[in-house]
Amino acid sequence: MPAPQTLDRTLLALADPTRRAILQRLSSGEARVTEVARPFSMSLNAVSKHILVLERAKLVKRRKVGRDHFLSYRPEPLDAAAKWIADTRNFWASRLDALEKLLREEDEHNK
Amino acid sequence: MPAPQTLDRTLLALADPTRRAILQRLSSGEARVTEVARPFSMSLNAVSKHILVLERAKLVKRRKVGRDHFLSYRPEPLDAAAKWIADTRNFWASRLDALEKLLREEDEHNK
DNA sequence: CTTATATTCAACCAAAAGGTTGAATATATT
DNA sequence: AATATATTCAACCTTTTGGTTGAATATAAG
Repeated sequence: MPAPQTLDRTLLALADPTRRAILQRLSSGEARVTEVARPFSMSLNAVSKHILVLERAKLVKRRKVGRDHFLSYRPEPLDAAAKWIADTRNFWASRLDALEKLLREEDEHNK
Repeated sequence: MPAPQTLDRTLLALADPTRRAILQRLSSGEARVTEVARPFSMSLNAVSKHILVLERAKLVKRRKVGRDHFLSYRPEPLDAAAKWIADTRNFWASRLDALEKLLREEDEHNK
């Protein structure tokens, strides 16, 4: 089971457009810090900090090769986030599904 | 099309455990501000502020009846969030799907 | 060995977040 | 009319966030 603050860290990491852009960049393949930073108009240091936030959320992993740090995308934490959203979004839908299932079973039973 | 900061507002609103709890409370039905605030150990004012954040993100709607403000849950913004996550999460999967589809079509054509 | 490149660390700053308390407003109740 | 309840507004405070610049560190290349 994930620590209780895991979902917090994940959603917080996603709640910033720069970090979402970084994640999407990395979702199509590994890249070094400088490469990741290039498209942004902010300083390298600022991007470095964003990467740290993504690492803390375990959405990004770092592999050091000499002076280069290769960053890669880790989708796992998104699952918990997606699950929370799905669970909350479909509250009534799932209640209705359950009711429907119950009625169907009843129906089956009375056939 | 939603404004560009919509996803930001949505994810930011979700990136707080108090606000997620409020949303889940409301996902099972309308409630007044005081009712929503009751379970929390913080002041009513603090909860009132959290509700404002949820309203700005259009995750909560307010209906005033006399001095009572009834709050209700609006799932729509979650769709965009879920979509972003799914799109990012399934980057490679969807690329493979697209490839598969292409091959299937080609196959169909050559039959 | 010297220099260039990749990256972080540290100090600083402004703005935003999340909380508090106290007062104001609006509506109900007696 | 007086009082109680539901809620926000306003001012304030502390911590976090997102950015800056300048120096430090580690590795690569001439």
